[in-house]
Amino acid sequence: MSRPLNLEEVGRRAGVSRSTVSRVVNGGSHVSSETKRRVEAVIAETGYRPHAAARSLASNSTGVIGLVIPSAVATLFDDPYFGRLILGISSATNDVSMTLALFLFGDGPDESSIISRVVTPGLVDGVIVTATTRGDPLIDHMQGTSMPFVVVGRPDNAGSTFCVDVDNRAGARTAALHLAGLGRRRPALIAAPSNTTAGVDRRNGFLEGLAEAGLSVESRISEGDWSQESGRRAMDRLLAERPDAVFVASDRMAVGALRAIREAGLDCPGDISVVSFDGIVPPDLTAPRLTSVVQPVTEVGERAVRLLTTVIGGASTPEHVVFPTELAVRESCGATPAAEPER
Amino acid sequence: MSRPLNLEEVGRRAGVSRSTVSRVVNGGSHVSSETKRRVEAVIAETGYRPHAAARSLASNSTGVIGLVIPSAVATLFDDPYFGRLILGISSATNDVSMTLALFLFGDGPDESSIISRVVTPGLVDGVIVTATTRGDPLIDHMQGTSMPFVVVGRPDNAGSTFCVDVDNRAGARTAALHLAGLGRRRPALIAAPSNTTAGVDRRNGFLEGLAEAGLSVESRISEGDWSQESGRRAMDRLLAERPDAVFVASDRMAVGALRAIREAGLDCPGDISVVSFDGIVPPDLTAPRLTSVVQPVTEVGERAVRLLTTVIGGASTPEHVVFPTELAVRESCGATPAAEPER
DNA sequence: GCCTCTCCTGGGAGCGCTCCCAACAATAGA
DNA sequence: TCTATTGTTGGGAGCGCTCCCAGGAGAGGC
Repeated sequence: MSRPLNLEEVGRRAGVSRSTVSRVVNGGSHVSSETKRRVEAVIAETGYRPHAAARSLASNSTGVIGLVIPSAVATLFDDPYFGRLILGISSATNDVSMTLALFLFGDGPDESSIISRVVTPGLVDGVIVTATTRGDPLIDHMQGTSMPFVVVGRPDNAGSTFCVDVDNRAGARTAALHLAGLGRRRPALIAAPSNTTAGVDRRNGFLEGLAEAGLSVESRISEGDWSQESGRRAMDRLLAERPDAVFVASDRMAVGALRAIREAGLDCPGDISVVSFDGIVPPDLTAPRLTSVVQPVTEVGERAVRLLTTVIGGASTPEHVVFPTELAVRESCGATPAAEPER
Repeated sequence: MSRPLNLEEVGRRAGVSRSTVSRVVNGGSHVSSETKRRVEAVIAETGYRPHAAARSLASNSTGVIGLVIPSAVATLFDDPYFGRLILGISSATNDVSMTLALFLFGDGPDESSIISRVVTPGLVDGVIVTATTRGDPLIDHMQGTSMPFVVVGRPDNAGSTFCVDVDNRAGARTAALHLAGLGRRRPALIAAPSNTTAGVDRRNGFLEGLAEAGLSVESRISEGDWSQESGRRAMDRLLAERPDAVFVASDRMAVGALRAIREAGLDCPGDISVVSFDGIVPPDLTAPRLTSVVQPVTEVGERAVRLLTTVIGGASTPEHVVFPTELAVRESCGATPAAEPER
């Protein structure tokens, strides 16, 4: 009974050949129903499962997709963003019975070894790359290989890649118009790092929206690094400029900004109206609750998987999927939520 | 030039056989330095990488370990716990040049399909299972297979499994003694779900510590579900009992509890001293900053990988690794941090 | 009764690797 | 000079699967 449990063995027990068992396992077409029944009985009884590596080798397809999250990982996981993204991706891979392989790397020597591991033939069928910084060498590297991949976010040279992003620019513009609509006249901006495309898009969108409303940030602008602490410091600096509103390019930085406002003895939204971006920090975590531009992170992840499967399937003309954002009006901006059917 | 790039082809170009190239790729012993040099040159020039599936099939080892996180995933990712755990695991798999496969499942029909996918032969070499609930059927299922696995957390039937856990009981006991040492006499408990071993251990440890100090919770006990909102409701209920201290079995619930205290017009730590468990919420997120029993989540993850590699290597006598916790004294308990060299 | 067409089934070849054994050359020892 | 030993190399076998082709059985048309 120590015979290995493979197709041949299952076939032997069911009185058929390896090939017939294989056909049953793969959907059962071109097999008589009687034979199929018998083979399935043996499979159920023995608990046979096809050997993944053998299957990958023979079919040249692994059923695994990789998710690459580069650099600065330690800080990234304090941000719920990646958790949500992984959730969406995982849910989509489950739907199509694929497995998710996670490639996280901090900076350092392991970076290059992981990059090359990602493109190892026979390991994954395709890769989802999260592009956080501009000019990320990872994207260039991927383009130099034949590994199918899609980018979550907007790389600089987006033209030639498949990518899934949210409309950061439009979302930020909406935030500007919302603040202007509330009668605020001295808006400030706590921007996200300008070496990320998301940071640039949010900044530009906000400035664009202000311009449309006849407003400007003038010198009321400061840049954070996504962290809560950086938001707090940025707000501290801005307070000297006496702003009556601030758009913070991420929820986490906004939490820090709220703290700075409170510690300066000012009131939000009374003295300063706050709108943030992400919609990812649980609203009840802050007081007042944050009004923010919500991006559909989980959907982005799901969509990235679906897009990747088409690339694996042979799609070759780059496709850019852009999700809209939605403004969730709560207390921090000073508007009465119910009175605001914003878009 | 459309010849497939495999061992044979690399060998052909370097004027040696498939076997010799294989030896070079795998460390280069029993190969003359001259030959080795030539082969390495060809590898560098062609960018050859061995085919993972073929290697797995031939060597019966995939270089992949699976991480299984069962049920209720959606809520879990709002908790930094799993992010940290993944970080530790990922860092350890990188160190040993292995790949991490993530199996997340919500409840529902996909649950059983994923469970069986995890034990597919030739997919992963071993699995790390996070045991959140007592009597988790997943553990039993894994024991019925020959797949090597280790559990993060303490399953009910821990005796027969390899596991890595933190000393929840001792940590909670420390919290009790700390509160007692501050002179609090009406301690309350916001417990974690009693269908989890961590919840049970933290509850028992806290009660044990109180007993040692001659105190008791009497009816000042309420159970949450790990969520912030449940912590808030639990605290609300407990306020009627006029406690002067509360131990909250998780950081997230503690954030909710602080909110309830504030909303009731009471002061923490003035009226109520708060100590929580996890040490995972960034201290600056709350005011006052939380005193909490810190568990070394990342280290647990790293250790789980190392333990799993020994199981894959053939270790057979169950090993239980238990990490100590450490009390981080901040403002919410009312002690002066510097004055407290707690253990 | 013969040929064709369809349906089902079996087995060869091959995916790219590892493992093992045999062969060979060069060197040392007797 | 012959044998033993070591270091290096090549190739067969096999991992478990998929893909493809060929062959047999049965049904139907002439």
